Formats: sequence, C-alpha cells, structure tokens
Amino acid sequence: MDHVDFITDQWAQERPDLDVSAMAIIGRVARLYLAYQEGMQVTFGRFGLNAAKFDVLATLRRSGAPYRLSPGALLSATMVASGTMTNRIARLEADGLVLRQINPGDSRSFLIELSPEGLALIDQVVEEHVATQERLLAAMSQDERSTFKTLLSRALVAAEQA
Amino acid sequence: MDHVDFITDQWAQERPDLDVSAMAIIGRVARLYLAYQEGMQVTFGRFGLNAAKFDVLATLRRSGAPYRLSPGALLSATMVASGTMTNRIARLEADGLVLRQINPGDSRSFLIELSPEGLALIDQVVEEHVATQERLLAAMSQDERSTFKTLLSRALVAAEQA
DNA sequence: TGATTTTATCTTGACGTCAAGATAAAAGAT
DNA sequence: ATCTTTTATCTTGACGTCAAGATAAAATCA
Repeated sequence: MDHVDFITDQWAQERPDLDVSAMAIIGRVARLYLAYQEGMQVTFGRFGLNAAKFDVLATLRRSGAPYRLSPGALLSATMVASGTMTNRIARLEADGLVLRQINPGDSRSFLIELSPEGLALIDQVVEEHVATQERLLAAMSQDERSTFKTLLSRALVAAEQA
Repeated sequence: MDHVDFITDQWAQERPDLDVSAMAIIGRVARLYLAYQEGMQVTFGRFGLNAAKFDVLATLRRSGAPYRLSPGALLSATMVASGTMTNRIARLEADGLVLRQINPGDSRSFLIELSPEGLALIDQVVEEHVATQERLLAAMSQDERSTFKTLLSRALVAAEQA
C-alpha cells in the first residue's frame, strides 16, 4: 500500500465508474522519476551543478573530442526551447565551464566548447553520477533490471504511438 | 536503437571505463515520464488547466465530500513547497474553482473547498484524464502491464532504500 | 544579382517552482 | 498566567523554463 495505491483507492471510492488501472502505472512512473531526480540532484549539487547544467556538459563530453557543438546541436540533443538553451549556455559561460567560439562555417551560429575546467569537471561528475544511478537500482536483481528495461522500452513505444 | 541507446553508446565510446547499465534504465524512466506528461497536458489544456491545477482539484475531489482540505493537507498530498501551494490556491481561487473558507478549529489555517464550478470541472476532466492514460498504455497487453506495475513498485522501493 | 524564404540564435515577458524568512496562532512548559 | 516552542500559512527574491517575436545570416529562387 504505497502512495499511488492510496490515490487509486480514493478514486475507486469516489468515482467507481472510472478505470484507474492505467493511473496505477503512470503514477508510479512519475513517482519513480521524481525519486531518481532527487537522488541525482544531490550529486550535481556537490559540484555546483544542477540537472540543466549537467545535461549540457554531458552532451558536449559524450560528443567526443573536441567537445564542441553548436547551440542548435545542443538544442536537438536536449529537448528544451531555444531560449532555454541560450540561458543555459550563458550561465555555463559565466561559470567558465564552456567557451563560445566563432563558427567559421556559419556566422549566424557559434560553437560551444568545454573549457579545460569544464572537461575536468564533467569527467569527474559523471563518475559519481553513474555510481549514484547504480545505487538507486542497487536493490534490484539483474533479472529484474533486464525485464524492467524491456518493459520500459515497450512502454515508450506504446506512449509514442498514442 | 532509441535515443537512450544512442546516449549510452556515446558514453561507452568515450568513457568505456564507466558502467552505464543503470543509465539505460533511469534514462528510459525519464523519457517515459516526459512522454506521459506531454500526453496528459493536452487534456488539461483543453479545460484551461495545467498539471499543477489539476493536481489540486483532483486531490480535493478524491478526498470526498465536502471536497474541502486545509492548505497543509493539500501540501502533504502533493509534495510541493508551501509557497507553491499558496500560489496554486491563489490561482484556482482567481479562476473561481475553489473557495477559501475560515477554519473554525484553527485560525492559523483555512479550508479550501471545490466550488460548484470546480467540482463540475474536475469531474469532467478526470474522465478524459483516465481515458488519456489508458490511451498512453493501449499498446501494452494486460500481462505486460501487470509485470510492469510490479517492477515499478520494486524500483520505487529500491530507490527509496538508496 | 537581387529579392524572398529559411535557418540559427537571442530577447522578452510571463509562469511555476523553491528556499528562506516573516507572521500569527496554537500547544506546551513552568 | 506567562513564556517558549511548535505549527500553519504567506511573502519575497531568485531561478529555470517556455512561447512568441526579433534579428541577422545563409540558402533558394527568379
């Protein structure tokens, strides 16, 4: 009897005409997402980052040397509005974690590159990050994780079809 | 090969020392959460609501007649900061969907009650809401849903233990 | 080439959220 | 009965986000 059960039970009581079986799943996905975010934010915070900044630094890092992408490329990798990316880049620039460079091929654009400090930082943070993620799943067996991953992929396809 | 695979593959390339198997799960939970939110927001928007307003109205509705709770009770039901709840109530009050009443037992507090309009609205929205949720899961079989729900519960316990 | 459309990024204004602190009443202690 | 602590809510200021529009360069077209 977790919190999601409590909510669906209340609905069953008040609106017995409604089928809340889908809510039992979607509600748990939401709770789980929040629990993961909470755990991961602690790691980010220890390095003066938040999820938004980590996201940009990590995208640059995993793009490979020279760790350099245009705002537009960052935009399509991270699913945020364009103004949001402008803002994120500005803050990372102010922190000295990325450098804005001229894009020789297109003067409407720029190239955003990890600074040496940014590269050193993200390389360190990502190690703790994957350790945090592992800890959040630690109580699940390999079998459970494997089945869970398969069903998450199925659920993603289902949601995108809808 | 979905977007999460793309990300974990990039990490495997750039940082082969890291174990990104947990990321493959947590990343999919995040994607799924966003996909569900997106789908559900459409329903809310059709009624002039957003997830925040729906949350409060739904909490009042499922609490049962007389659909009346204190800000503090709403607070503990919805996991937001107290100032956030103040703000949500103020907006719903401005929309005429809830009424603020004196709490006879405690003059530090109030009682927030669904207005007749608020009650009629939430009763209508929640019907579409559960239909939307059902649609988001429509492509999954009953067996898949059942296993998925079990694993989500397991994952929630695991994350809370961490 | 010159005009038009498209593309890439930034700016603006509004919104929702949070943390920290303020306010006021209730509960508890002496 | 008064003082202190706790509880309940609101206020303030900062942050991150978004949608819509502005700006400027590149690409396309005539």
